[in-house]
Amino acid sequence: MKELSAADSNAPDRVHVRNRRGEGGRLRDDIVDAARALLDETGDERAITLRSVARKVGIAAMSIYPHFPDQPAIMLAVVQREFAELETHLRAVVQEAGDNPRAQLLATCRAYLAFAQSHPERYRTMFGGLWMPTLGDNSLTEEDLVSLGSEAIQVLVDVLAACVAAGQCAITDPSHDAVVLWLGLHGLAHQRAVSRAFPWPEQSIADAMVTRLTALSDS
Amino acid sequence: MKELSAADSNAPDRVHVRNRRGEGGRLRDDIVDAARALLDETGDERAITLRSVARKVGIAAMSIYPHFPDQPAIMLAVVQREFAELETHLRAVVQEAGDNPRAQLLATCRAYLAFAQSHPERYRTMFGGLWMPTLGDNSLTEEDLVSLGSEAIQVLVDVLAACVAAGQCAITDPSHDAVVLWLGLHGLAHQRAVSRAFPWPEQSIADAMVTRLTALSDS
DNA sequence: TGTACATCAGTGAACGCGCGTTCACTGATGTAC
DNA sequence: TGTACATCAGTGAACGCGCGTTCACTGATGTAC
Repeated sequence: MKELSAADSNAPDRVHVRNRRGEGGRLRDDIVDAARALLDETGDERAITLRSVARKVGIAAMSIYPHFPDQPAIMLAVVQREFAELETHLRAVVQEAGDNPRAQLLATCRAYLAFAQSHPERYRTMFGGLWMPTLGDNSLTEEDLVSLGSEAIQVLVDVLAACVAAGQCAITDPSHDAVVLWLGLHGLAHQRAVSRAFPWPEQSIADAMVTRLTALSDS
Repeated sequence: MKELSAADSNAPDRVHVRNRRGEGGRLRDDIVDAARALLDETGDERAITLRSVARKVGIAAMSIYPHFPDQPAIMLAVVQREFAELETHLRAVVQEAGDNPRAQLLATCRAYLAFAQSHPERYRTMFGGLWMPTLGDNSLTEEDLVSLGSEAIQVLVDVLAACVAAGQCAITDPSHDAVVLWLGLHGLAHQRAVSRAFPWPEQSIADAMVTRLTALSDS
């Protein structure tokens, strides 16, 4: 009779094949994959629980513990990976944009905004900060958080510095003004990621933001 | 024996005195007060549950239902009130700033940032959007959300238009550029509200943001 | 080459918790007569 | 003026759920001899 009752909420989404001896560490990556997939599907970081992740991977909830001490530790791993991918992506975009610093800067800003727009739930989680509670009742440390995203912002600093060196924008302190620029991009990216109900004069907003904050010349 | 056991998790924080006949509606305001107090204390909108709010008010959980259909409805009420207070505050700041549009604009921007900094958890909740889930498994409607905050932004539009009229900033379309300005302020305000771990060249960032985005003249 | 065994990778049932929500109710109070 | 009663404001116990976490475990596999 038991198997006739409605969907068992503990039933796994798939079956996990036990890793070979010495390769138990692979499960860690599977867990992070599953957590990110849950985020993409539900759009809600609260859907990422130890049990939901375990179901998604196809393992027992208990099997998470050898790899992560608690849920925020999983979230940290997801977010760290996402920031690393963002940086890699931005660096690639800079490469593809050719030798002109002006073109590199515009391409980087557009790629940043496009990243946020194509994965709003990831963007929200990376910068929303709700997954890091009071910092004490969980395994996260101050150090885990301070450096999050700093490499990704460094891309902007580098590109803006190149623009200044080429005399293409009227800015004197690239590392200061890269932060201002990033904050502007972030405001736009975040608002887009959070709301579908905002009255957007779409592309012109992004362009205005970039040219004003970089004091970019016309060509 | 029962009363010797550790803190009953259903024990109310205070006692609620029953409202007079015909004044049952007062409880609605008490519920919103309690929800906001919980947000301020815990810094986490997830701490606002039907039961936690009921405990805070000093009523039975059941007594919420005549006033709110579900938890997101309470959140909406909290956020709506907060936006109304923000607008009132900003309008007052404009009044106090005197007749000079330039001074009014700077004062408004500073007041906006100060609001976010003094109530980071409220700011995060107003703009974080995590309390509004998939919009269908709860009582919220599209209409509830679209207009949220538009009056507050209108303050910026008005002040910026006055600046343009006075020839104090090099901008042609105030209602377009007020959105750009707001997005920049929002990026800064939000990042401050989310993180205490960001390397801030503090005041100069805010000033740079405002002057660049408004193309404000020097005096 | 064969075999004992330590280790590794992961399990399964059970616990107590706070949650949203149900059901049937209580007791004070204003009003109609 | 007195009193019956409808209504209003709010209750209290109970339910099933998914959660994090505990405890004691299983069974395959590589390695030492």
